[in-house]
Amino acid sequence: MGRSPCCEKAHTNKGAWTKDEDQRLVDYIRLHGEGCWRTLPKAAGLLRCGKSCRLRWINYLRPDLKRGNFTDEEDELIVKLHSLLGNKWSVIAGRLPGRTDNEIKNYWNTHIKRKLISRGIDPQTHRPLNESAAVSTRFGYLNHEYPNTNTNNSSSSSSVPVAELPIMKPTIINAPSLDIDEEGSGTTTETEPAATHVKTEVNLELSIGLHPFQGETARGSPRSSAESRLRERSPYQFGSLCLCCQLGSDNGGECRRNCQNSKGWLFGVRPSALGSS
DNA sequence: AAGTCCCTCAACCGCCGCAAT
DNA sequence: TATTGCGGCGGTTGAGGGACT
Repeated sequence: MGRSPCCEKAHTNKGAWTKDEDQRLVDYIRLHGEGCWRTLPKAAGLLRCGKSCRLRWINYLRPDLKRGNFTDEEDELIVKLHSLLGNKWSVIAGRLPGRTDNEIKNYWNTHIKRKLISRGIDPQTHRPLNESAAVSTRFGYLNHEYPNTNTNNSSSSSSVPVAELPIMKPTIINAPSLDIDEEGSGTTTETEPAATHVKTEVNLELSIGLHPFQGETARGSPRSSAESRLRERSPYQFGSLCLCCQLGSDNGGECRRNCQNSKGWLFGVRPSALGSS
């Protein structure tokens, strides 16, 4: 039993985003903040599915994205985190400020995997290739389900305390411009080399605190605390209502409900999540 | 120069968990 | 308690472009 589609497919664009679409999305979010993805496309004048807008924003247009090549430190951190978490890309991304889960996932599949294999390491088990083959055969481990990863599971959440995971700490973040590149090149601006936005330092000790803004939520992991919900929000998201709610035209109440469901509350946090009722 | 192969990565798809009703 | 609908996640696809023949 599949879900009903998240939007009417008949009247939505698909495929690569145009410069104009990017600009509309950026302009809209700049004015109204994130939230209410379902109604955002209509409010922003986009013929796109809400999910598509969300993805485009998260993975490409967000102003705090780092972009540029991965550094050796990031490489190392990704490998380490993957050995602990398996394919929990969103959690891994939460430890690398300015990187998205999609970006890390792609980078893993195209670069790191190959690098590990060339070093004789099984990218799934992080053990020597011959050894991991033997181990997985003997114990029936699948993928990253081996003793020191704690990612066995159907519960899909790692038992590694997230707060104890390594993190790459940003020391300087200059908010990059939201402006769309004049040239466009099919997409949008790559403002400046990443290093000018985020200077990072790696701490591979497993005792580092939480990154202030990026969440460590994984599918299935607890997301109930107000703190973790707050952490999930980027600073520019806070206090946002969708356009229709701000204008008081909420599609007959539907949007108001949706916004309250999701991001409409103060700081994007439901009162109940803050402990009030 | 043309054709083919290979790689990268943006975007899509389907599913899940959670909260509201 | 069951249903609904949303945001979010991980896996996968395919267009575009570079490398190679």
